[in-house]
Amino acid sequence: MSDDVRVRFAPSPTGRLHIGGARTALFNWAYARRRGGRFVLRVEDTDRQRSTPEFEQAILDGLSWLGIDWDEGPIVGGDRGPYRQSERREAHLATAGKLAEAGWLYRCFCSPERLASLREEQIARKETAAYDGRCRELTAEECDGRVNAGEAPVLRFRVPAGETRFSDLIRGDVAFQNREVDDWVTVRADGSPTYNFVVVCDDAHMAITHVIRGEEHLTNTPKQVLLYRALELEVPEFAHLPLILGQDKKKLSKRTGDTALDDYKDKGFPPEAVLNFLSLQGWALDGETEVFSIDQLASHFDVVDVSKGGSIFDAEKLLWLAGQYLRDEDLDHLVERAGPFLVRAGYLAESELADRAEFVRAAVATVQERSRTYAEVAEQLAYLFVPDDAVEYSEKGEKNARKQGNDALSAYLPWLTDRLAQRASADELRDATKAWVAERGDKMPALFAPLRCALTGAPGGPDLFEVIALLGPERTLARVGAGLERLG
RNA sequence: GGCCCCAUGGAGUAACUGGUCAACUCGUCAGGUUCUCAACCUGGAGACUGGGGGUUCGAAUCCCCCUGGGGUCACCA
Repeated sequence: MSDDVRVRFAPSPTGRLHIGGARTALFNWAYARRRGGRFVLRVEDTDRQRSTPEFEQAILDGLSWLGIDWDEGPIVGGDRGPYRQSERREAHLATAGKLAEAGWLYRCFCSPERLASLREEQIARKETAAYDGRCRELTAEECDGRVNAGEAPVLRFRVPAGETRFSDLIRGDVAFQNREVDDWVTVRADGSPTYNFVVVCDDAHMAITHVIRGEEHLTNTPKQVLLYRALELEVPEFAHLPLILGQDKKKLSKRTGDTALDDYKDKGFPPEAVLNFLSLQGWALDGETEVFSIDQLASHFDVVDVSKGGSIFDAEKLLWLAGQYLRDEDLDHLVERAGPFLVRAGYLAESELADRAEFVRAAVATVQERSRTYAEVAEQLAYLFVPDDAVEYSEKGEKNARKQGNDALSAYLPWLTDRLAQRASADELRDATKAWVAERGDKMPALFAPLRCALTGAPGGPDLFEVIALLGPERTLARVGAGLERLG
C-alpha cells in the first residue's frame, strides 16, 4: 500500500556526515513526504571502536541544518525502537538463534590466516573470492568438540544454490548467481553480529518498505534478500542511488574536495542551496526548474525518476545556486547569517554585531548582490575593518589606480573635504562628483580607479559613495590622503 | 581479476509507453549596462545521444556485440 511507506536513513557515527550520505537521507526523506509515509533515522553504531556520540550528534545536526526532520529515531523516539543499533543486540542474537535452529547458519572454525590465503589463491586464479565451505558440513558433535577444546567459531550463512534476483526501483531487474555470493559471516567469533545481518534484522523490525541507499550497497543486496527469505519475511523494495563522483570520476572522497556537509556549512553556503544542489544530483524537478524549495522537492520527488549514472560534483554550480539564494534573502535574515562570519574573521566582536547593528546592516547590504556565500560577504567587507593607513591594495586594484595617475584624486581631496563637511548625501555626492570629473574634462575612471583603490584596495566592488557613507568623512579623507602618498 | 551497475555537449539534467531542427541550467566566449566588480540583458560556440551492428517507415529511446568508466569482493559499516 502506498500509504504505509516506511523508509530509513542509517548512518554510522564514525565520521562527519558525507555529502553523499546527506543526499541519501534527503531522497529517503523526500520519498516519505511525497508518499505520505514515515522517515526513520537509525544510528548504526555497532562499530564501537570508531563510533562516537559526537559524530552522532554532528550527523543529526547536519540533517537539521538542511531542514530534514525524521518521524522516528533518536530524540523523537517511536514505537519500533530502539533506534540505536547497539541497543538492539539482544534482538539480533535472538534472530540469529532462530536462524541457526532452522539450519541456515553453521559454525565455521577456519582461522583468519587460512581465509586470507584462500582469498589470495582465488584471486591469483582469477576467481571470485569466496569462502570455500570447508566447515559447511561439520557435524554438531565435531563442532561441540572443538568449542569445548577452546575454539571460537563464527556463524556463516548457508547460501543455497541457484540465483537471487530482485527488482531495483531505479535499475530494474538485477540478478546474482548464488555461487558468487559467499557463505558470509553473520555472527563473529566474539558473538557480535555483522552489518549485513543486523541491517536486515533492523529493517524488518522497523517495517521498512523501501530501502533507498547508495549504489555501493548493490552487491550486499543478494545477501540481504536471501536473509529475508530465510527469515520468511517480506522482501522490501530496493532503490540504489547513483554515486556522487569527484572530478576524477571516482566516488567522492576527501582527496577530490570537501566531502563533509559541515565543510559547506563552515564555508557559509546557505543550507537551502546545498539542499537544492543535492536534489539535482541524479534528479530533476521538471527538467526546467533549477531553483526550488524543499517543499517543492517533497511534492514532486519519486525514486523511480532518479537517474542511473553517477554524477560529478560541480562546485561551480553549487556556488551559483548559493548566490541565487543569498541574493534573495531578506536583509535582516542575511545579516543574521553572515554576522557570525564577520566575527569569525576577526572583524568584529560578537557584541558589536548588536551594538553596531545599523552599520553592519548597511555594510552587508552593499555586498549582498555580489556574494554567493556568507563567507564571501565577510570577505568583501574586510576593507572596512583595517586601519586607514593600511588598506590592503590588491594587485589589480593598484594597477588600475596607477594607470590613471594621481592628478584627479589630489585635486578631488580638497573638494571632497569641503563636500563632506557639508554632509552631502551619497546620491548628491555621486552626482556632484561626476559633474566635477566631467568639468575637468576627465573620463570617470581617472578619478574613480585611484579613489576606489585608496578606499578599498579592490579593483571592483560596491558603489563608491555607499562605501564613503560606510566609512564616514574622517576615515574616507584619511584613506584618500594615505592613498595619495602610497600611489604617488 | 571475478561479479554487478552505468554511458545524452566541459558539468548537472530533460526528451510521456520509439515520431518534425536533441531541450533546460551551470560553465565558457562576445556585446550591452556600470566608476568598477558582481548582478542583470542580448547573442554565440559547444552533442552526428561512447563505438559498431541490427529491429522498424522511423530510435537517444527496443535487441546484440564491443569499448570505456564506476562499484564491490572483510570476523568495517
